[in-house]
Amino acid sequence: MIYKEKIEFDNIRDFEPVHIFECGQVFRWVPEKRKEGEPNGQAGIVADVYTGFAGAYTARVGFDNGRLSIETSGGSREFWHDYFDLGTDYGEIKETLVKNEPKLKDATEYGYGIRILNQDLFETIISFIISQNNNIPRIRKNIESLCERYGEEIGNEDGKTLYAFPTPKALADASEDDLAALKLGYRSAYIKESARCYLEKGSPCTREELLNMHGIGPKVANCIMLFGLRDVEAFPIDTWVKHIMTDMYDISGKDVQGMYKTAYEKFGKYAGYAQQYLFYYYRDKGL
DNA sequence: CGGCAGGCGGTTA
DNA sequence: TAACCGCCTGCC
Repeated sequence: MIYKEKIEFDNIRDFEPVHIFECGQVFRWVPEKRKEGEPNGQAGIVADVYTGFAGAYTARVGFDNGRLSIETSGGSREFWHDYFDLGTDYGEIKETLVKNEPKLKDATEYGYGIRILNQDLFETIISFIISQNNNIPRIRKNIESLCERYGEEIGNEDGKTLYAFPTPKALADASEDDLAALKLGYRSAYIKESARCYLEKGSPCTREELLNMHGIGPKVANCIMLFGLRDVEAFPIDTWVKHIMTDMYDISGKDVQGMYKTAYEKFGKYAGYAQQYLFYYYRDKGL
């Protein structure tokens, strides 16, 4: 049993595992499979229990009636409090967003339990480099291949070996051929070079430093700012968000600058949260 | 077969 | 500096 510790938090509001783990911010959490005969949630996803990874730890996370229960291989209470952003009042965020832009009402109600996780920076960098021009099932698959090939073993559970996310050194030292074998496509060169840059120059902390890394452009940089550096003003514009901004504000799909401008006018300092509520709502609804 | 998936780097005008 | 274009891969 790898989940040897149990940490619980009570009276947690604005928390829903499906929303948190399926809103596109993170790729290594999966819904726990139900036994035959038990009902599933929407899209076959069990609403209450997920297993996955945070930093060097693996965990099984459940939520019921305000109680967040984390069975984990390790990590302090503070670590998990920070990871799930429990110190932030999402009720206030949603209220403020809707007050300033009533069009966000449906999206914030639909994804009411979204929280922006406090993820490891290096993992976020590599994960979003992989995400470019890619789809979610393959992004997940690519990341798991990378972990199996280059990550440290964490332990075993249910007959499966579990692996941590690779260290910067492990990826910087990876050979081109080995990376190519993982079917990462042209992203493998970006991964290797970014890992090397991370090792040599230290962890990036500004948008400019991120953009200087090979394979990181405006969209990926904004994702890293939002999910890895906790800059909740960052507003990543991907193909979905382009469609959404066109739909909501009649902005041309080519006018990305106009989209940034409108986002900051309408969503202000909470632009990053707004992006997550909108993305989750529209992707599930299919516009 | 072309088109697309949570784009980016490089080249061109 | 804006507009194209090719790109690994997999799935439709």
